[in-house]
Amino acid sequence: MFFQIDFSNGLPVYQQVVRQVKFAVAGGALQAGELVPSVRELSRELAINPNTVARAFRQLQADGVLESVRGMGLQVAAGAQQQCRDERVKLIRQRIQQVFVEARQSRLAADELRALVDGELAAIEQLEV
Amino acid sequence: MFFQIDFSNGLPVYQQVVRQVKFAVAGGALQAGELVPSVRELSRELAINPNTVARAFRQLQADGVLESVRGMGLQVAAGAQQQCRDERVKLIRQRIQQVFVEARQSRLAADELRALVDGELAAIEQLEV
Amino acid sequence: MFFQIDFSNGLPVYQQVVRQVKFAVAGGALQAGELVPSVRELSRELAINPNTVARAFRQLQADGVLESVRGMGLQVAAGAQQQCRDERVKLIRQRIQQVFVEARQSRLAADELRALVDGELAAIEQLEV
Amino acid sequence: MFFQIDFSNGLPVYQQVVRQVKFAVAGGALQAGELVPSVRELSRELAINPNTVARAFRQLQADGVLESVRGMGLQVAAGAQQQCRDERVKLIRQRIQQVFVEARQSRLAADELRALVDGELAAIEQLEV
DNA sequence: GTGGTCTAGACCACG
DNA sequence: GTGGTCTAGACCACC
Repeated sequence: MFFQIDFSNGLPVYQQVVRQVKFAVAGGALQAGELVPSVRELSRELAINPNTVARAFRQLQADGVLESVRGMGLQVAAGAQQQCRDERVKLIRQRIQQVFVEARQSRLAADELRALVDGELAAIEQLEV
Repeated sequence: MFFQIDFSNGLPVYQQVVRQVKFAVAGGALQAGELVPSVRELSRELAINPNTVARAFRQLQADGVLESVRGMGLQVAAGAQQQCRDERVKLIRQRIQQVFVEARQSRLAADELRALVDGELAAIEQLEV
Repeated sequence: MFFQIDFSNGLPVYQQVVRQVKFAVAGGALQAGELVPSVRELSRELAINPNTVARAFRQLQADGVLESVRGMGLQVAAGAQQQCRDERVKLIRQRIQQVFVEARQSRLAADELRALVDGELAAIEQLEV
Repeated sequence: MFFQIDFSNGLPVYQQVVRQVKFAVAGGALQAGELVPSVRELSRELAINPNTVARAFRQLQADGVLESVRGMGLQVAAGAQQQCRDERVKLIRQRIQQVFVEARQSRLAADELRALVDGELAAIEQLEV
């Protein structure tokens, strides 16, 4: 797998796993019906405890992204790709709204905010090129 | 005081207090040399635990925004206003960067992101008018 | 064969096979002395692991429904039909008891329960017509 | 608390806790806004591992029955009572349907089934008196 | 081999 | 005191 865990980041490890699986599904790296790596395998690969991976997978099942196949493992649910895409956009929109509201609460002027955003947007786009 | 605590918001209460004090200083609502309300008074007013207020004030002292005056309480430090203004911009820039990096990690296309941002920016600006 | 496996149903696959064989015997679809399909044939037909079918057949032998015939395979035991009929009624009675006890534990009122049961009983009878 | 765990019952312990909390909320034994016993307290009382209780509470939060109050504990969410009542009826109806469908699949005659159900219903009602 | 459950004990942030 | 996270190791049923 191509996941990566950032332990210094405050975000709980199991949530990082959840997010990265969802992103992989949204991006098509994990196709519907495909078996995801086993709990033990992924835990070995990421050097984290199997229980932590299991918890992430449990969450993903509750979210309808994965489904269990008895004795075989966990597979990506049908329709999960569209769901993950929608969720991704929704999540990012929320985060953006949150920041903007915060900026407004701090009485940052609208043009200052716009300048900040444009600068960072340009920066991130250059990275992608 | 004019602070307001949002318990349903995941943000720790003491950090909400810290932020709001800093914003008040940045915006000039709290002037350098001015005494802030006592721990007990503020805790009563916001209906939160005195320990929580004390913790926020401890943080504000560590950040150099407040300083203790023997027998009087805590006052806004000299030069705190400029510091809070800088911090505010820096904080918001960080948050924006964070969101953009996250969006990039989720492989959201650059133009999709820009569209999202522009939409939300317009929305927040309309609110301000 | 006319069996059907439901993977999304929590019930273990091998138990589904056991149950369906017993129902077939009870209903007369499988007569005493008749040879059941081989493990390999049935596993191919149901698209399940041969080990799973073998386990189901082992269970059915232990229950006295099937018996092995050297070099021939497995046949339905004499007297299995009556046994399967009795077992069927007993099993369903158990399930009903279980549901009712659960309903009682949840403090559902007796008349509410009776109304629920009558409604569903009417529904299932209409389906059969 | 008045909960009771049955270890010999195949049902996972954490699910038993979830169910009993929901039943308590549905029945009004736990009112909205009320704090439920702490993880440690309940785990001591039921003689089970705190993690197991925590897992049940996590599930109850995901189901919208409990909500966390920072540093204080977990309280019953507003509107949880109605939700738990609906869920209870829906759950039992599902179970009843399941049994009836199973009975039909086993080709049990409709009048045999009705006789079975009436007998067990009478039995359970006598217990309640 | 697979996931699922449970225990035990540790550390953290928060009020 | 509270819940939340993580680790470690055990046992189970199922395929």
